[in-house]
Amino acid sequence: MPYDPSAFPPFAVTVDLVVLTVRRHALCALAVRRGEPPFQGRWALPGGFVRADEDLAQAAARELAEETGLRVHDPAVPAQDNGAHLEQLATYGDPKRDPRMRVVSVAHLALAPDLPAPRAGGDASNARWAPVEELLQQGGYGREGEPVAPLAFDHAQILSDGVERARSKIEYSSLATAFCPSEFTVGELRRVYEAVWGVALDPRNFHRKVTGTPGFLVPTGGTTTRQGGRPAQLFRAGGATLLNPPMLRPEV
Amino acid sequence: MPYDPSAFPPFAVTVDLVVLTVRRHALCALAVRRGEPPFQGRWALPGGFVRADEDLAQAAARELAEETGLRVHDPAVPAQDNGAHLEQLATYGDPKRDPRMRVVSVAHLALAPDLPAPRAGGDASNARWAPVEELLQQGGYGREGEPVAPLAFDHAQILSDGVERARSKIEYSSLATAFCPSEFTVGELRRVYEAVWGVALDPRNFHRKVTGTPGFLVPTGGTTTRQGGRPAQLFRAGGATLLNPPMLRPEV
DNA sequence: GTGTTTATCGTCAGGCAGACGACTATGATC
DNA sequence: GATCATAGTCGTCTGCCTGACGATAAACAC
Repeated sequence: MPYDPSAFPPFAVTVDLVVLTVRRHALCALAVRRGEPPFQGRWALPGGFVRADEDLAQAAARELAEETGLRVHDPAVPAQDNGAHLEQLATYGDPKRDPRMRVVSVAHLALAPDLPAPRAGGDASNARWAPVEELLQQGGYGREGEPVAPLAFDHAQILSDGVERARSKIEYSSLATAFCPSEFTVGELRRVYEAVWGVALDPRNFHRKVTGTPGFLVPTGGTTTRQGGRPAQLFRAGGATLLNPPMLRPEV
Repeated sequence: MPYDPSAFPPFAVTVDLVVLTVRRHALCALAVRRGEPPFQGRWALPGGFVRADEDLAQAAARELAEETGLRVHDPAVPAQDNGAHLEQLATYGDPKRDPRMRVVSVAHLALAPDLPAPRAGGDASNARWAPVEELLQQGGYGREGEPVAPLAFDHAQILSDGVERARSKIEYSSLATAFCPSEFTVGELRRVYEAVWGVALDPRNFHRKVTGTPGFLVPTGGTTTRQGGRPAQLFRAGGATLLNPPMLRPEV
């Protein structure tokens, strides 16, 4: 297959972001409202074109910073505070996924602690955190009974894949701490698991599991009562990234 | 960000394939020799440009068929024989990964049973199955002491990622059966695990695990002595795709 | 037949998870 | 200040699964 610049069609390459966080006991994703066709007025995942001199991960980190102000947590700087976790998710390239032209989108997954408020180019009304179930119920009705339009493009599929990735990945890695502030309690971490998986976990067994896994949590020495009840020990994420044996997601 | 066709740079999009199989107790990958610059004469992963009207998965399946004659196993046809497993692996888009131009490669991972011989456009000398350790030892020496050049482009990274995906995925899925012919024995399946992980497994515990997992293996009723020794029961892959609890990869 | 090879069944101890009881230390309420 | 509600933490018990390994079975080679 000799090299011939005219032998391949040109593509536009974008990055789309599935930015997840846990707010009020629910797994939420960042959505932005589209200002122009196609799908004008509909909600979509944040994203944009990859620039000519940019790596894919760089482009994703740039989009994430533009939309949320978050910086990406650098694994080389373990003590860094409040950095988001960012990883490549999958690539979507159906020829008809964008009616304008051939666009290949490299989707990324970002996990962030609960944030004050989203900003989409400074316009807060065009960006919001929405529970993923709400974004994924295609053409249904929202919590206030208002009709809900499905996400633009194939973003429902991308979001669904991202949520599934997050759900499975917190089983065998310490990634759930990416949803927590830099210092957190065992109970707060448990509520993250409960929100992401949509299940209730036994607080005693959960406590035994996470405190008994070496390298998962390191106590900071402090305590807090911000959740009410007896003061809880504060922890920071330990260096371990893999959980072995994994945290088991309950059946059903 | 209004739509402006001149606002984004054009990319070439390719698919590259990590095709793995198990031959003579070793995990092997398909490599093709490059016939033109850059990296002329060096070994590389098979791949090619995505066509204008083609989905990414279609392009990967087409390349796989061109290089190996393999058809992709369709999950909708469970009884299909000898189909390869194909899944998207990751996307590589470093601006400098191809010196000619900006190329984004959507790598795919294919798992295939042992095949007669590769064919690269009909030229067998330009395609081969090579043990992955041999392909990954950058700039070392092969089994016969001949110098080994590293793979072209970033293909060593892609191959490494694909091997790691395969190694981890057979832990918690029934994907190892994709390396086996349509009917196989427990011992043959065990040798697949041993080759992919590079470890020795206890035959008795392995037998107990795989035969005790519902839906993993379905006995066909037949037996074979093709491995020597006592006749072994023949099995077919069952419908189950997820192994729970997973098959544990031994430490170290 | 004897030895070799591979397959298959059993046994036993240790580790881990689920279920759940008990106790502790706060703030809220009366 | 006593009581209650809330959350956190420590233990216990039982059952399941795994790793280690003994024992038997059924073929082939000589």
